[in-house]
Amino acid sequence: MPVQIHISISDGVPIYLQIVNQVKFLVASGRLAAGEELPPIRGLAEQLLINPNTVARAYRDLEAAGIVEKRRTAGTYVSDQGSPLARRERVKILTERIDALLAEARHMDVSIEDVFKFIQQRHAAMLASRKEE
Amino acid sequence: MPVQIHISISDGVPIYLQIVNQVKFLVASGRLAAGEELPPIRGLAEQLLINPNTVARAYRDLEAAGIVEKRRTAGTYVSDQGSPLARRERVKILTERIDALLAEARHMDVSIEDVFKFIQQRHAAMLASRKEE
DNA sequence: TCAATTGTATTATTGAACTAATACAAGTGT
DNA sequence: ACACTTGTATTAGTTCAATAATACAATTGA
Repeated sequence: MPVQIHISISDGVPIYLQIVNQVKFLVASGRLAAGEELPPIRGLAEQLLINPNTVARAYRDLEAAGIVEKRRTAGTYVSDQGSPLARRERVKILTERIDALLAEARHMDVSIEDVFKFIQQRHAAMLASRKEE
Repeated sequence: MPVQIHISISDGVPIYLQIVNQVKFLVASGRLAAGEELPPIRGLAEQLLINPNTVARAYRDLEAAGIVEKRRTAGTYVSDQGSPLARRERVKILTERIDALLAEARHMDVSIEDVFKFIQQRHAAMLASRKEE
């Protein structure tokens, strides 16, 4: 079964980002395993009724993030998530989000302990909402 | 002493956002107390060599965030930070950041425990770098 | 009173992000 | 070999956020 990707034009989120996010999710959830081939740029573009460049942009970002690897004329494949590039990229993204969170917390004079409490709450809420599906 | 606000054109961050962030910081750090008056829109615009509308945009956002209150023809004042609107807004922002962080962590298959460890690290780093100033 | 000062509203300009049209380059696989 | 499929590069058009120019409205306070 081919990979299922959908886009909605437009909920404000750029098409290329929708593709990036969905592929990330598919990989994270295991529905796309390491080594598996993604749809070719033209194929996916045709399916989504968009320009191939838009898919290319998404694939380029995914490669920069270490999610996939492109082989010049042979296609695009899910990369080994344990690879150094993937790990470095992921840590970088996570660190950025954490720094933003801490800066915001400091702004509003919220202690680090309270930040932890908030996170626990949201985490619990997230787990609960996932069970409903 | 008048409030000190600086902008740098352009490090990519929109001018109005630079103003918003700096006022937020000034308020959070206590250098701008509740009830204090901010510079009038025109005054700050002249000082920063920008258009008054840009300052107005910043003040509008600050009011929406519950940081300041505008009195139609009398100026703009730092609002009581304990006010419900301010608190609600701040919790909302914090929650958004936390949710983004947790979603990203789930993406990359990082456990909640590891997220906590990361935060501890960044928090320690942040404290250390502040001492140097 | 009424001039000065405050924030507000409307419209225009600019620049960057996003998408597309089109042509190119290079392995693949029979 | 060589047609086919893959990703790449260049250029252009379009949309939208950010900023500015300008005029308006309302309260203050000497």
